Amino acid sequence: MDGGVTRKGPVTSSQVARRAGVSQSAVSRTFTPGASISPATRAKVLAAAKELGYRPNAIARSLITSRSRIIAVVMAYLENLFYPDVLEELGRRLAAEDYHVLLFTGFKDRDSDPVFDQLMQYRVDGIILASTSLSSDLSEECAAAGIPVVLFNRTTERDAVSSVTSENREGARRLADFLVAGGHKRFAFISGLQNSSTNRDRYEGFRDGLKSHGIEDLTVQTGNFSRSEAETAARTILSAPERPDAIFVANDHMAVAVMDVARYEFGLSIPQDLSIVGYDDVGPSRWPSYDITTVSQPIDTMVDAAVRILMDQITSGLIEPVHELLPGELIVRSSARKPRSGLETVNGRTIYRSGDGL
Amino acid sequence: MDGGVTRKGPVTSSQVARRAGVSQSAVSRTFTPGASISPATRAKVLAAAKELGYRPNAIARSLITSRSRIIAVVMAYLENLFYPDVLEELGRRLAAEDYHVLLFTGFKDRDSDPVFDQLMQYRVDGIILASTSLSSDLSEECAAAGIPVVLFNRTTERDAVSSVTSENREGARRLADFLVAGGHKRFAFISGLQNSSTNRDRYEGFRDGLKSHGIEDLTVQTGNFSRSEAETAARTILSAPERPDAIFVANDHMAVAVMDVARYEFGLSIPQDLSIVGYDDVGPSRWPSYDITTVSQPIDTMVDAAVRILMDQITSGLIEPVHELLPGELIVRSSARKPRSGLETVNGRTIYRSGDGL
DNA sequence: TACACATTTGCATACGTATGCAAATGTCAA
DNA sequence: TTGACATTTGCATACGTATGCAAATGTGTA
Repeated sequence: MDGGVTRKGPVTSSQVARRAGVSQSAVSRTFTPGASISPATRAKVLAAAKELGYRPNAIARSLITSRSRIIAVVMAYLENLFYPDVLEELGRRLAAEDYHVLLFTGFKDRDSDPVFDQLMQYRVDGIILASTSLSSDLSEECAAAGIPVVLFNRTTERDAVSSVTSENREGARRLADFLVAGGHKRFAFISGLQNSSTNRDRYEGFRDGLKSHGIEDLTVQTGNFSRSEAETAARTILSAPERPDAIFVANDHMAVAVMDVARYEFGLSIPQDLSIVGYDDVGPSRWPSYDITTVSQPIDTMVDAAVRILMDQITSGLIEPVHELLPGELIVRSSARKPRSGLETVNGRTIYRSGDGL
Repeated sequence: MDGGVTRKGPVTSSQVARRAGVSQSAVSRTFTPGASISPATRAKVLAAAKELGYRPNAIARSLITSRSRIIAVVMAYLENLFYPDVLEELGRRLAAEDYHVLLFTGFKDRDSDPVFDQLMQYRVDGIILASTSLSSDLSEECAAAGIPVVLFNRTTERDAVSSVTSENREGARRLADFLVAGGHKRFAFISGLQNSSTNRDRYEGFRDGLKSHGIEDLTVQTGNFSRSEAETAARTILSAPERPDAIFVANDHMAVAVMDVARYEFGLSIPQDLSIVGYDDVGPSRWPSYDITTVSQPIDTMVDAAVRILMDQITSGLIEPVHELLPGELIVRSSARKPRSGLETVNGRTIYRSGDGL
């Protein structure tokens, strides 16, 4: 049934070579783009390869070229839909470059050391770190090992390693402008992880934005980017005697939870009794039940930048940290009272650009 | 600064050997569990390894052992939160077994052929197929290549390849019982992908369940497991002159969209005007805004089973298809009118078990 | 001390591919 | 037909590790 071929594991290039009556080198060259091979032998090899069902062994190839064509993607958790979205786009973009994704997920952020070990063992060609709270040692360690690293949606103080983020500070400042213009008086902020740069930027941008309108008071509670902690934070804030009339939640993932608490536990109407704004423009913020006013992060562009940075560093061999900072838009929906002016409609979306110079 | 060590790529076992004053074999044995090595030399090697920052090269090891310790996970899209949840759990379980995840995502289901090529090239030790509509050839092809394959949340007619699913037919039948017991009269079904076994089972279970109560009428529209198509389907169904009073949506991902359409486009109250039930018990179904009555899929148990099947087949070397069929629970929430009796509370959740024998 | 035996060690080789180098073949003009 | 040159081919080797085998060392008994 097998045509007499003794089935023992996958077919090797030598077997194909014998079948085609050429050398193993010829087979290798057939599958190496740009190698020196004549059309005639190439055809012979391809025929034999097809006949035997040959596929080059990527492992063996990696050993020789010291290029695995594998990119490690580290995402501690996928609960926030933002990350699956990123992951999917990463899969697409990297596949287009003929790279593959080795995914590290489902672990607590603190035990990242074993993760680092695995990364190194597989000799990945590059690393994308999209976990918010990874010990920043990890990134430095990788960089020190000479592997290109890109922090995704996160930066680090020491700029030894590249990063791709969106203009969180500017976006948050614009949200402050928007809320103030909408006539809000009492503000609260539900924060993400304290030690994440993203959270810090969003907080400071919002705080500074309010300040520039002469507003110093800002109630802050911690949500740690987690749904349940955000719920707790919301309960605390909404139980206070002087309840705020606007809450900025550090990301949409938490904002959804906060809206549910406000509506179903406190019986509040949004945005009549309370305005809520978020960040990311992730799936559920577009659903009619939430319809959240938020700042979008340009996932496609960000992924694009991250992949490009990696490819550049891999091919050039020199690792010079790049910091890409991409713009987002304030998308106006119905979870917050709107200002009378300043709204524009672009591509069917209503957006808000603060009166910068005003 | 480097202590005179010429930095040229990662450290090899030979370098460690020289440093420790032993043979390369000794180094290898130090890092091979169960190998014959004395505590003394082992210590010497470990010291030298630490000093040089040595990590075994998994690529080279794979070449020799013909075990990559990599499992390919194929998930065409991650829009439905069910899949990220599965992915995260898979990451956890496989890491515990010292395996890693090579993720294939972000591609249209039809062009799975290149995916297959990549799989083969990396000599993955096993494959988990969680894409609903992959050409079933793919699985067969992998199986033919002697690589253990597990279909996740999906089966195939020809049982050449293993699968892990939950009792979709039984769950859907129970939903029918539940809705009938709740006094509903006119039923609709919004289906997933026509050619997926999961969709077929849920449809047939629901249909048969209704039949056993003497109900033959069932309006069917196609949603293809996509949010936007589900919206369209919902519009069609809800615009009909004789609007149904109960809709079973083939998964929660679509059910959420259907609820939004019903409420915000048709102004219906749920469950007063219309009952909606779904399947999967995925994140948003637990959110207060939706609070969907649904059948849970036991993700942890399913992942567990899938990993166990792969590990068994990898270690034993013989690939005998296994079909694991795990039970779910009908979780009663507020998106559908409830029957007067038959509800139980277990671990704080209200569940419904149809009067089987009655 | 001498012996039998168990444990540890190093040598040599294999895994499947890529690639520098020299030999072989093809191409073209004189 | 010959020579100069470009293209193609095969040989041999290297990548970094694991492992069978034989040599070397350690352990215990008589």
